[in-house]
Amino acid sequence: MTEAPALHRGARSRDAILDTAGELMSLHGYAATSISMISTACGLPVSSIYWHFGSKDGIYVAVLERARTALLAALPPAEVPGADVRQRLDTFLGDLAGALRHHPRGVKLLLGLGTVQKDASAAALTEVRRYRDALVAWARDSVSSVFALHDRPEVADELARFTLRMTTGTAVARWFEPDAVLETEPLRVALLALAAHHGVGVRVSGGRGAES
Amino acid sequence: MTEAPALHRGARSRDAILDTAGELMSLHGYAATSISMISTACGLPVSSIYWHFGSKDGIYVAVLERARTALLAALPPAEVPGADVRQRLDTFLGDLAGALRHHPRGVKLLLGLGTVQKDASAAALTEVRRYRDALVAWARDSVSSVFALHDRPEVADELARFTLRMTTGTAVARWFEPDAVLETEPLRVALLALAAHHGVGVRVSGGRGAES
DNA sequence: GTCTATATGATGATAGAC
DNA sequence: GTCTATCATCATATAGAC
Repeated sequence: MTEAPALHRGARSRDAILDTAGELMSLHGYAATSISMISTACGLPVSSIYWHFGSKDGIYVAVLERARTALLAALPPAEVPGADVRQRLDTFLGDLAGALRHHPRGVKLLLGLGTVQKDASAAALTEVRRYRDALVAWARDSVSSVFALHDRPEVADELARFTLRMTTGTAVARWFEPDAVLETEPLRVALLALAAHHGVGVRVSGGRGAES
Repeated sequence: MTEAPALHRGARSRDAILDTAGELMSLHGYAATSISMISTACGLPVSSIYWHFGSKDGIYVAVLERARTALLAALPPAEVPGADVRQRLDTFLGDLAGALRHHPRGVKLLLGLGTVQKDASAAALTEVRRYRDALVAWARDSVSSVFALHDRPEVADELARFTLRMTTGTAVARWFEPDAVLETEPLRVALLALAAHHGVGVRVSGGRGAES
């Protein structure tokens, strides 16, 4: 058991460090998470952590990168399946709520670490932004697919921003009331109304037209 | 000039410390803001800071308390004036956007410090929660006034949650894109649609009925 | 109330044996 | 790759003159 090949030992240790570092940092924030906290929490000595990541900043970047790839892998494809708008919208919102529910750390990492402007360096800021941009792009593509907005990019942008901000707000609400969830029902109503407001037809059964 | 009465000197120093502490903490977060940073930024020695607030936690609580009262004073009264729903809604959203625009620190303090679960102690957590509760109550009362929902508290709660989460999401978006604003237009459309969805009539001119 | 000076501990980071 | 031992620095917090 303890005689596992060294190569595997290294990879497993790296993963263990990232696991506990991600958990602690998403809980306490970057600055409040010390290397020794990570060390005692994951059992590996401080110097091993430094051997793997070089610096605290390096841990942070690695944690973010991993959270990003994990969340993006968990998100449903941007090409939302479904016959009509309402069907696709339900699928999209359900998947979004599910991702938020099952990956609370991912979002909280972005949020709790968004305050990192002093400690973290260029590489970390780049990684934070990359994470954020990936989410924005995914939301835009998904919304565009749901409402068939390929020829109305500005409408897709607005709906995506709207959705993403509501999701972010919910993630924040969650650290005050841990059982808060993304309320898909109001969001569904709102998005349909917004689409209609921009003249994007929905009319599947007794649908009402646009406003202006 | 330097001979101002000692009593005034003390109060002014207290304010100066709170000013810079609030700014630094909203920028870097609680943990990343050190006493010496505050000291050099506001010119007063470390021991003066301790004389006024006793501990770092004490500074934090005072900063939060001050941000709360400042924000609540800046928020418009919960009894929104206006003849009809649309008029009141416009007033409400305009005021909300204005408060968010002019008091970015207030919200960011709540957010950037929401990660404070390890360092800050009971008093600080209480103050954070008090801050948050005040915002929630204000939003609920305002929305209730706008849509005349005094007999539909659960609808008022939902609309208030919706509004507040969108506002929070926007505040977060702001530390990625500093020029992000609360988009009142989509929010207006969404809230009207949500109200209608719950059977709350708006119909002022060509209004459409509820969905179900 | 404000200052200088300082105690005590924790932090990020490294050296070097194995 | 992992360990023990250690350094220099910075943190919070205090003492005591003025």
